[in-house]
Amino acid sequence: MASRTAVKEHDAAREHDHANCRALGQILDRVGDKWTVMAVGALSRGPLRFNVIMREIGAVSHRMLTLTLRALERDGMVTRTAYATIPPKVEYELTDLGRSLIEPLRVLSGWAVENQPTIETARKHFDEAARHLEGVPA
Amino acid sequence: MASRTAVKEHDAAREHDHANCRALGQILDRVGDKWTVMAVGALSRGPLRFNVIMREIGAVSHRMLTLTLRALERDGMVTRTAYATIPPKVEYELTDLGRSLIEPLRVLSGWAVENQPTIETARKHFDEAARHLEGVPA
DNA sequence: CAGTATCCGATTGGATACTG
DNA sequence: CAGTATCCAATCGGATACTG
Repeated sequence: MASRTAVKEHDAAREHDHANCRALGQILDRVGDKWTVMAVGALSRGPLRFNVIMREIGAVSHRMLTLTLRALERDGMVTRTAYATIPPKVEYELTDLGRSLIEPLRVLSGWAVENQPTIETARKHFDEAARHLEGVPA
Repeated sequence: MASRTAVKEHDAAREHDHANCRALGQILDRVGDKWTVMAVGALSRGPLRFNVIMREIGAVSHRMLTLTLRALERDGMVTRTAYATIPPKVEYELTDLGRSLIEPLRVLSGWAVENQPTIETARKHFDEAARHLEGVPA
């Protein structure tokens, strides 16, 4: 019966991994969009106004930044404070939850920076090999 | 001139952060799609055949799994080994590079699991507040 | 079994113009 | 200045059918 128990434990481990993957998948759905990490990165150094974030990111459209910040606010990652001045002024700031995300992202970012050259090389090899399987060697 | 130097260092730090964000954004573009982390998760316990990965993930379509694995192979994250048997048999396995990605992902996954309840609550609050600003209180 | 091709609906995200 | 609404092209991804 020891083997049966081992199998069950193995299955349990797999279930657990699968659950982790789903949780990870869900946050990647949120954080893996085009602008979220840029916005979090900009806000990581302190509260900023809408247009400042926009300039820091550079290529983002007005509409997408609004949607990105709204989503972050909904998830409790940023606070939005509107001052009823003329012209209006709206400040965004990371919450504790938002700040707690920075470290995990930094880990991933470290991996990205460290391995980008390797990936670049792998892609070149792959693409070249693919080209040789088609037209070029003829 | 000390202040000028300080400003320059601050700018340099910002540039650096921005570069990190772009690197991070690029790998999230690759890893943040619908199926990549699931595939990496399945392969994290050893080499697997195409259909086994497919069953482990569950909801993925045949086409998307092919595309996902092809992209991972192109980036040097998995190897693909085809055996010319009948029926054919193709095994996928994480490379060292692919395995090195697991830890960063696990960190993020840990964050996700730990903070999902908080996020869930924040969303409820936000959605309820939004509903009260429209029709409901009338 | 694994891979490819085609089709098509759904989602994404930019451009633009308007509002308070 | 910040936010919203509309429009539209591009991309994504599932279903299906066919091939070696």
